[in-house]
Amino acid sequence: METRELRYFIAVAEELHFGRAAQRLGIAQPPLSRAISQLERRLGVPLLERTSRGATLTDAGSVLLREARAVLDAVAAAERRTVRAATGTPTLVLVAKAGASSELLAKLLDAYAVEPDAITVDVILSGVAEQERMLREGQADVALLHLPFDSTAGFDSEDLGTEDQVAILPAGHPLTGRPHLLMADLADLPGLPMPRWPRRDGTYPDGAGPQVTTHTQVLQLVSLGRACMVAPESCRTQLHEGLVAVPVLDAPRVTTVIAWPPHSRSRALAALVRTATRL
Amino acid sequence: METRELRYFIAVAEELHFGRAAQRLGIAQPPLSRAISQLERRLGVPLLERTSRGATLTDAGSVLLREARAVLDAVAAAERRTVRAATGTPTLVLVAKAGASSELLAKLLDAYAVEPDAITVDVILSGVAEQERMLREGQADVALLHLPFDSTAGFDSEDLGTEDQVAILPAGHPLTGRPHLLMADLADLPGLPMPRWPRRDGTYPDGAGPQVTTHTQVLQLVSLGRACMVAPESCRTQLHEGLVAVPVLDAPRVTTVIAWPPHSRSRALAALVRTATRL
DNA sequence: ACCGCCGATACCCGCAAGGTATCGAGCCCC
DNA sequence: GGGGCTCGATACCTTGCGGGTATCGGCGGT
Repeated sequence: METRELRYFIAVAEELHFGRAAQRLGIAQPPLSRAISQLERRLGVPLLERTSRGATLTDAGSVLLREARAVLDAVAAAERRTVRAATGTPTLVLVAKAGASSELLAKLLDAYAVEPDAITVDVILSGVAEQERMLREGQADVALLHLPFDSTAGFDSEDLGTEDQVAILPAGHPLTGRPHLLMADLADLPGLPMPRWPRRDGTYPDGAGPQVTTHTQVLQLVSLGRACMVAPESCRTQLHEGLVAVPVLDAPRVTTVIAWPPHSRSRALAALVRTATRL
Repeated sequence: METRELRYFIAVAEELHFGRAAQRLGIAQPPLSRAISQLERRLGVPLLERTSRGATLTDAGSVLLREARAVLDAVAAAERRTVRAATGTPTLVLVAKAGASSELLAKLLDAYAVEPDAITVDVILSGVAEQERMLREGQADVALLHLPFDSTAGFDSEDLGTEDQVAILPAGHPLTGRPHLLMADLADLPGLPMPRWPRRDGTYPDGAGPQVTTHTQVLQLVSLGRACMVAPESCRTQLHEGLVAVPVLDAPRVTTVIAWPPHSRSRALAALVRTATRL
C-alpha cells in the first residue's frame, strides 16, 4: 500500500462520494475510482459499498480509515522530525494547554535549564485537544497532558501529580460564599453556562455555553460574568481580581502527566522527562 | 513520501551500500540512487554521506530510519487489520511468551469466555521479543508482556500483577539446599551458564550460554543440566521433576501487563482487558 | 600508477497514473 | 411510467516517472 492510495481512500471514506473526493484531491473521478478498486483488489476485501447516490463504508473500510489516518500521521511525523533533525539547532518542542499547569511548567523549564547538557526548549501553548495531534504528527516532542481530559493512548508518559478541581466564579456570585460545591450546584446556573470544549474530533457538544478552545478564553468569559468553569486548583495562581475559586468536591481529580511519542529516544527528551518526574 | 521511498531508504540505511541495497530490493542500483536523492531533494535534507566505499547516515538519516520503520509497521498493521475485519469471524489474537504466565493466561481465557458477548480468542505462544513486533504490525490484538523485560512503549497497557523471581536449577545441585540466592551466586556457575536471550533487534549478547527464544527451551536445557535460569515464580507450576526453584532476593520484580495498540477500540478488546484487570 | 569498487549520470523503454468522453444504473420528479 | 439527473464504472488516450543498461568519475589499496 502506498501513501497515495491511503490518501485517496481517506478522501473517499470521509466524503462518501467519489466525485467530491476527487475534487478535494485535485484529480478526476475515474482515476480515483480505479485506484480504490485496485486497492480493494489487492487487499482482496471490499472497502466501500457503491450506491447510485454515493458510497458507504464496509466494516473493513472503517478499520482501514482509522489505520490509514494513523499511517499518514506517522508519515507526517517522519517528515517533520527528519527535517528538524537536520536544520537548525537541536530543540525540544514542548506543547501545553495555554493557561494550564503554568506554575509546573515554569518550574520544569527552570529545572531543566540548569541540567548539564540542556538544549533549547520551545514552548507551544496550544488549545485544548491539539496536543495529541501535535505529538502524533511530530510537531512537538513532548506534551503536558491532563487526565482524564486528555488521553495518553499511544504515548509514553509519566505522572507528575494529581490535584483537585475548583469552580471559578465571578466575585460576588452567591455561590462564592459556600466553602465547597458539588457539580450539581453548577449545572444550569442562570446566566453562567459551562463553556463547551471541543471533542477529540474537533466538533462541539450541543448546549448553551460558549464554544472555547483555551483556558485563557474561559477565564476571560468568567471574569465577564458570562460563564463559569471547573478547573484544576493550580489555576488559582492566575486568577486576577474579580474571580473566586471554590473547591468542587465531586469533580474528578486531575492528573498532570508528561507524555512523549514512543520510539523517540533522544537524550535531551529523556533528561527533560527525568527532570519533570523529580520536581 | 511514498512507502516505496521509505522501503528504499530503509534498505540503503541498513546496508549502507547502494549496490547491496538495490540487490536486496530486487532493482538496479541507478534507480535506487535516483530515488534516494529525489527523497533528499524533496525533504531538503541530506540523509546519507556518500563515500567511495559506501555510505553513512547523517543525523537526519538516523531519525528517518527510525521513523520510516514505524511507518512501515503501521502500514503492515493497517493491511492485516483491514483484511481481518473483512474475512472470517471476529477474533481476538492474544500473544504471550510461551511458558510464561500460563496460569494467569488460563484464568483470563476462562473468565473472558463466560462474558456476555465474548468472541473467539486465538492464543499465539511466541518467542520472547516477538510480541512487540506482532502487536505493532497488527498480527496480534493484545499481548501479555513482562516488565522490565518487555517494553510497553507505544502501547496502552494495564498492570495485572507483580511477582518475585526464582532461580530454576537441576535437582541435586548444591545451590538447591540454600533457602534463597543472590544474582551473584548464579554468575559463572561451572557448567550452568545463563542462557542468552535475543535483544530487541534480534541479535544476541556475547557470552557462554546457549541462545534461546522461549522459556520452554530454557526449561528443557535446565532439566538437561545445561543451563540455569531466573524466572518469575509463577513458573513453579510448570516445573516437572528434576527441577527446583530457589528464590532470588535481588532479582528485579516482574510485572505482568496486558498491552494493546492504541487506536484499537473494539468492544471485544475492551471487554478482555476489563476481565484481565478484574482477575 | 594502475586496477577495482562504488555511487552518479546519461539515455532509453514501458507501464501505470491521470485525463476526457461515455456508459449504465438507480432515484426523483413531473 | 418515462425522462432527466446524479453518480460510479468503463473505455481509451497521453504522459510522466520508475526502472533498466551503459558508462563515467572519484577514491583506495596494492
